[in-house]
Amino acid sequence: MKSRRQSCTDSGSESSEPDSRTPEKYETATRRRMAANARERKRMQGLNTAFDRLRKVVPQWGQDKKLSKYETLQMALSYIMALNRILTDTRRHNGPHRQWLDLQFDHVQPENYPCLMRYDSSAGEDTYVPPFSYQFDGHQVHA
DNA sequence: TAGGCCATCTGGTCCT
DNA sequence: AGGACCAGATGGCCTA
Repeated sequence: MKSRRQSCTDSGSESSEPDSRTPEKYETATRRRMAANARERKRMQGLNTAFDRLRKVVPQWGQDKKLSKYETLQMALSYIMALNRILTDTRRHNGPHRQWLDLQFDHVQPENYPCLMRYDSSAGEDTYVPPFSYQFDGHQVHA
């Protein structure tokens, strides 16, 4: 693990201004700060693990350089929208795989994914309303 | 060398 | 009170 910066609390060095607290209180505060720093490091490591897992399932053009966090999120968004469009388009047409797709859809009910799916009842029960539009690579995309 | 990306620290806020 | 989460600040590493 890289240690980018040594904090006053982690290094144990003194602050420039004198501390009026008692040594006991100062020690308690220092211990709490160090514990909070450790928790924050662990939390960010968990977040980075999640980003790595996301990178593995998201398309990556060119394996030379790994996607940044921002790029990973944008790519995941585009990927989900693209897959969603494929599913909805295929559903709309009676293709040879329609029956198979319907079976798969039985496991993907909108009520299970309220954050991703939104249907406008006023526009008909099957009308998918994009929850948002977004930009990627400078292009405005309406999902 | 400048700019992008990242890890870490830190203080504030909210929640249990 | 203490933990989780967040955003700002800071500084290191890497690449064009």
